[in-house]
Amino acid sequence: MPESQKRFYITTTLPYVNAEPHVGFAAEIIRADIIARWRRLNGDQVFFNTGTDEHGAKIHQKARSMSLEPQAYVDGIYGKFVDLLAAVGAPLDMADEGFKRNFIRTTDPHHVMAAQEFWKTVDKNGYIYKKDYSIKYCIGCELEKTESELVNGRCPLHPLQELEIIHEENYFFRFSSFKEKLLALYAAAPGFVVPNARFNEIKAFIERGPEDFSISRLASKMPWGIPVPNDPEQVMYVWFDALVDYISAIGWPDRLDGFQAWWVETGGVVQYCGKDNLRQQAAMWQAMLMAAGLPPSKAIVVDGFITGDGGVKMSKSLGNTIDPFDIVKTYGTDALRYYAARELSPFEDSPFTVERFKEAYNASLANGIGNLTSRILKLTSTYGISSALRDKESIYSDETARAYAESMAAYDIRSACEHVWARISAMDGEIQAAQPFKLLKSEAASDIERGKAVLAKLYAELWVVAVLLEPIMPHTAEAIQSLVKSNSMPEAPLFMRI
RNA sequence: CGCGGGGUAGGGUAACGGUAACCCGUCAGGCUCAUAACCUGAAAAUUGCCGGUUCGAUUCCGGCCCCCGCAACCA
Repeated sequence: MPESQKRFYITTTLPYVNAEPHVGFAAEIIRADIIARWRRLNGDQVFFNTGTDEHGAKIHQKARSMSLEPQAYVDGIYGKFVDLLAAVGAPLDMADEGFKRNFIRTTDPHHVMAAQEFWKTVDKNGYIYKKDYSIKYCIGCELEKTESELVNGRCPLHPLQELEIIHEENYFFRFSSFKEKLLALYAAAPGFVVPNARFNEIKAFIERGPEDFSISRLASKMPWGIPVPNDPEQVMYVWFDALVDYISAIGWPDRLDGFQAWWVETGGVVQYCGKDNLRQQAAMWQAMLMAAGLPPSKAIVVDGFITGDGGVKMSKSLGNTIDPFDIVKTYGTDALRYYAARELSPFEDSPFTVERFKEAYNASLANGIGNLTSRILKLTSTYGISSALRDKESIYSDETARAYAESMAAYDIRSACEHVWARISAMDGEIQAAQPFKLLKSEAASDIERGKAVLAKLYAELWVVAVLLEPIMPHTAEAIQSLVKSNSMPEAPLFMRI
């Protein structure tokens, strides 16, 4: 059922710009955009946020390896992420007044100011403290050693040498203070983390007892971060800065009307994130909000990774990566959106190969919706058959639409697609079973009437399908809707077989 | 014994205490409105391995094996 006019705020995780945008991020934008468009279709005002995470050690290293200043490096690459938005059908310049898109860079002056203000607020509330932090240093290597590099607590290259302990000071966040409050938040908000397995995981993690974590780095070692207020020797740890983007994007702390409208009144943001940063989004960030005296997010939707064939990790060295721009260039935006929506699991790891992509494209787009559109509209346009089309607002009285809406509400985009394609398949079956193409050529008036009735029904159903397709494949949905309205067959196939 | 998730026909996925479903592929029919598309049917799975609970387990419990993520390196 359409809900009454209200606001909806959704965001992706900001991708880290140490490499070109990859297909995993494309999938995440598409998912968030589908949910956003679905809410828009229901009449909500929508704010869609995404952007780029531009600070931290990896960026610093990457820039240095290219002999660039970090700022010059990020200035050079962030535009590719903006381009990706347009390529996957989530462009920044939407004509729709009720659908705002925002692209935030964590190097934007407003965001930098917001992160510092956030720090000061959390500090003022007593949740930040400075602590001695010990680092293991191998004299043989003349390098710092991380726990994961050590073997039996020793440097594998110099196992006879004792590791030296170096002390440095970092700021820490009192994460441990929020155990009970986080558990209370989880208990009070069923469905706060989707899917449920991830919710259980984070609950168990917090029950074991969260530990304070470091939120700054020595500027002398890693200067590429937002300066810690009143301490020129330290910069913020990149996560502390980046997470604040969800509120700085809507105006916190200086444009509080925006924050009020999109965060307080909506009940917070719906955040998409990968399974690798469940903790940051569902626990650390929530604790940070509490520490700043702000309300929590509305929901965290956790998705899986895109893998190569056989579930192996995608990597340049294996040569199994997929460039989202290439896919769009060759097959079109809607085809990529279709694959992300129906062929990828909304929550688990899923494979993406060109072969699979082509199979899915032919089966469901060319032979499925594309062919069905042609065969129905050929008959209705030739014989001048049509019927009343449902208002988009009342589309949810349709059975398929109701099931679809239920799936969307649970962020189960694939399941929503399944309902639509089950309908498409059923319609193909109806044509075969009733054979209206034969009835219309009959001598008997009753046959002709029956043929017309069947087609009038299919015509109306095609409209319903085209409306349900709007969030998933906006261009295709529009194309079919306009063909249905003018009752004309597509001049060229909607999806050419490949 | 760190924590969590996953392991289902050739490939990819779904379901979930009671005849294991879907897509691609394969094989055999049918139809001709449509993009050589569409429809029907068939073959194909002892649901990772071992044990337990149960009238009955893919589904619950225990152990083991393998894969993925996390475990304040980095994000």
